[in-house]
Amino acid sequence: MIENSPPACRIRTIKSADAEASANAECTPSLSAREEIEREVVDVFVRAARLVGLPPSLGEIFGLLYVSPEPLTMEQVRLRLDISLGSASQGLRQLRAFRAVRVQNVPGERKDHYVAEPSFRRLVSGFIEEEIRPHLESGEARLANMRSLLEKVSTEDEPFLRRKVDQLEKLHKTGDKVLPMLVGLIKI
Amino acid sequence: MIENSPPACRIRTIKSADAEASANAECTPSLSAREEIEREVVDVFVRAARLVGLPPSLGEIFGLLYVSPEPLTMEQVRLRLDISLGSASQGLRQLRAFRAVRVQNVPGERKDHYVAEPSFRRLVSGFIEEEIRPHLESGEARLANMRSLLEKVSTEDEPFLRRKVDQLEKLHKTGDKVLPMLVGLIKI
DNA sequence: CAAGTGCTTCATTTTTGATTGAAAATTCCC
DNA sequence: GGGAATTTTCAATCAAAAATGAAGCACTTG
Repeated sequence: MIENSPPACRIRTIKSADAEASANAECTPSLSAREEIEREVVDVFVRAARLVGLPPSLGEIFGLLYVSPEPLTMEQVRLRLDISLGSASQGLRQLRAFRAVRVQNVPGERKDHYVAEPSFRRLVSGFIEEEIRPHLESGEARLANMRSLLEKVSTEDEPFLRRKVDQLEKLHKTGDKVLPMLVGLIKI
Repeated sequence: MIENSPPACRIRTIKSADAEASANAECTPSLSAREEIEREVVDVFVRAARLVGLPPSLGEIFGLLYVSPEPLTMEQVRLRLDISLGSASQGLRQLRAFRAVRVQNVPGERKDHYVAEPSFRRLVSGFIEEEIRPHLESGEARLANMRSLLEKVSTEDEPFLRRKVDQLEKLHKTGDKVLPMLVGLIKI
């Protein structure tokens, strides 16, 4: 069942269980309360994704899995969000890298089924490990480089620049210390 | 998503006093130690900007002001970074909104002169106020809406959805509590 | 081992969002 | 007020990022 539909209404009302035989396959005019909630929840994660500079599709996929009472296959995600195969595959892969999503085997089914990580704490810590930590690490090398450049700077400029580099180093150390604390503060 | 991109040579060696004698105006082949440090510092902020989903030009402008021993005019920023007037104007405006930058009057000069906020704590808190808080606030309305929709959901679906909405609400509250703490932990 | 199914990859297209620059607005000074 | 200097705005342009989907890979199974 391949369908190319115009935009506006991203999350689709589910196709499987309920027959929903109606002709209004496109963006059903009035959503059920459950569907509206689902849409709101997906929306929350889309916004959150944008806020931290992640592609919205990641938010969509995660949000959908988060409101799903049972594991979904890639195909189900794809149909439900009306995104391409490639997007679904890549999105799920990245979410897996963040530990935001994992494969859960459903007995007797061949396809992989995905579930959302239910603990926000682990979600955030996965994001930090994967997305922020590398920056802090490369920052270390960068700071070392600046320090070595400081040696070669004119004595006139040196004090000011040293102060700046010192501050950046303090900031870096603060980041190192604060991020794990932050994770510790999330109790969900 | 981990990338070590080349520095891209955005920041120009200073233009003001010295008459730019060399023919190779583009990306001078060998930078002085001071210039290299300046470039590294700007780079730090460009990366930071990208990390939090802000336009890189904001990072550039802030970084440049941060390594400048004296206030710079918009014109100086524009020339030094080789960006358009519009970018400089808009970038400075947004930075002002974050309290990342402020105007400092230089006696006897007509143009506005800008300096970077030297306290990272205030920088972060400005960013949170301006960029994150609004999301938390709209989140409140969103959650209220979900709660009211819960009333209309089938009794079969209700418990699961309620659990999810409850969790989202907890997350929201955590955010409210944690952000100010985070600011408190920054001592610079 | 051939065929079928599910998944990934990646060159291309599409979308989004930043940047530009000229025009309009504002400010300042005489 | 007139006019120059400075800044802001915004429609048009451009570049970066995301989405697409067909081709290819990897399993599994008959």
